[in-house]
Amino acid sequence: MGNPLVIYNTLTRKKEVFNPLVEGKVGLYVCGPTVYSDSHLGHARPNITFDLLFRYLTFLGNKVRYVRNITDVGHLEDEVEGVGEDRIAKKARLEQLEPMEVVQKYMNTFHRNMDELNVLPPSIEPRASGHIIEQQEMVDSILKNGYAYESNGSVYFDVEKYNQEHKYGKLSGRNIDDIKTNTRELDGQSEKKNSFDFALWKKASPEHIMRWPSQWSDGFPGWHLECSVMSTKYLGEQFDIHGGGMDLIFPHHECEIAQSTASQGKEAVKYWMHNNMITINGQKMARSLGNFITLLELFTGSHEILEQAYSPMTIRFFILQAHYRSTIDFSNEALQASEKGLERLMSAMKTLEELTVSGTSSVDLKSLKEKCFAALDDDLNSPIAIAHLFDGVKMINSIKAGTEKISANDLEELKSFYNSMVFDILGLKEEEIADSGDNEVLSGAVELLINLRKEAKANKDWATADKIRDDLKALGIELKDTKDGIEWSVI
RNA sequence: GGUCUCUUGGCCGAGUGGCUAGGCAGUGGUCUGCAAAACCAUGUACGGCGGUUCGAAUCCGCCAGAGACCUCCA
Repeated sequence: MGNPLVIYNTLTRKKEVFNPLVEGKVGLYVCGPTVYSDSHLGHARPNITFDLLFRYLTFLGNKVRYVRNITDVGHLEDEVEGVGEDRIAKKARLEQLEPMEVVQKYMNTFHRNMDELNVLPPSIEPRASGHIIEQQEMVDSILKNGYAYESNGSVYFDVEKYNQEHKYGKLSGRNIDDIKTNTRELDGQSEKKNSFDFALWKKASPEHIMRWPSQWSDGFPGWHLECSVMSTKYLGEQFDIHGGGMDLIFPHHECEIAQSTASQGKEAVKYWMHNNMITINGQKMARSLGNFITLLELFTGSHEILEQAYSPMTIRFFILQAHYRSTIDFSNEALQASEKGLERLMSAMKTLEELTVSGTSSVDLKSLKEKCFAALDDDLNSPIAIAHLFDGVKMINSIKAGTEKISANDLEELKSFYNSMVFDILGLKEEEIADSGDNEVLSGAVELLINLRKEAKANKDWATADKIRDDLKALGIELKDTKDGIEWSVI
């Protein structure tokens, strides 16, 4: 600490010193999921990234209001054809459920998965369907300001008009002429003046079930609108940080900027932050590519490309071991490496509690702490921070081994530092290992064999001792001889 | 096609004009009846070709390869 926190602002494409609009208070908005199917590996990235940001800003003494929405209406698929079906409505039709049952079901799953990943709940989690009035108000004000037009019961944002006074495309770095020449003109889009105009309000077709009355038509809000509305409602006309996945930069966030500017005359967001994607075998995970892995599948190992189950903390650690603006490539090898690395770190956390103190210290705590905080201050460089934590692990183990010494004061400081860093900021936690003791018959039987093996060992009957160990292993039970006795675990 | 990004050792993944990233794997060692685990130590690198520079993996140019966005995606 001591250094200012610097974050990369997508808008300026530069690292900038982070100064909140109000000293000591931070407004943070992150695009949440559209709850129409199980949460997947891709959802883990932004939620963990911004959880880290939330935790670190809080650790630095800020009062953070973190708003993360739930999209439960208005997110269409296949919109290019002009006949897009609402994702939630479609799922409801396929599963024969009420749309709000679909929403509830997958929102519950999302919350459970986030909890498993130790992602803290946001301060406010607003839902698009609960803010229809406010969305209509914003459509109205954009219309009044002349940046939108009504067409056949729907309202569209007039991108060309907006672009004359403000620059449309400043976030994604594209200009409207490029978009013009590169967007397909399609039949059936005659409602719009230009193909790149986007819907603020859509008139519902007769079979569309999720609909609300409005002055324009019975319909529903456009997808981009909810974030503009809910962010400013809870964080104010201007707020500090807006986050999300890089794939949302265009068009979603670009449209948000246009909407805010068109309705209130000024931009809402000071810093835009975007996390990069997770790839699988070098390719983006996408439904269309068939390489989708849900979080549940990861945690249970039930997907054909998974060699084993990976715990939520392994996933979290894996994601934190890469910088949030880099892509990370998923593979069994990489996850297994993270799993082992995490074990090493966590076992050092235990060692920390068993250290004995000396009169003096031979270790340099100050430098370790400074390096870790400097890494986080530099655009949340968690991989560097973790690298330094591993240097600290070496230090902790050396103290245990007696080759380094630590004073009582320093030990307290070291413990407090590791607790803050590992548990509070990185958000890692001890995982409960599947308790073999659940099954009393099994543990009784294993204890019996262990005692037989102890006798064999005492008699130096190595053949019998090894046979018990090997046969148990073949059954999936591993024995380890330690100083304190024999430990066993189910593999 | 347009816009942009990336290419680091066996794998993952930081960094960046001169100073060991780190993890996993490998190798050597300590411990152990043997193993396993744990701990300690340790080698290999910056896509190719030019250029700038005292010095480039790091800056510039070209070439090759990969990816992202432009359409739903986190």
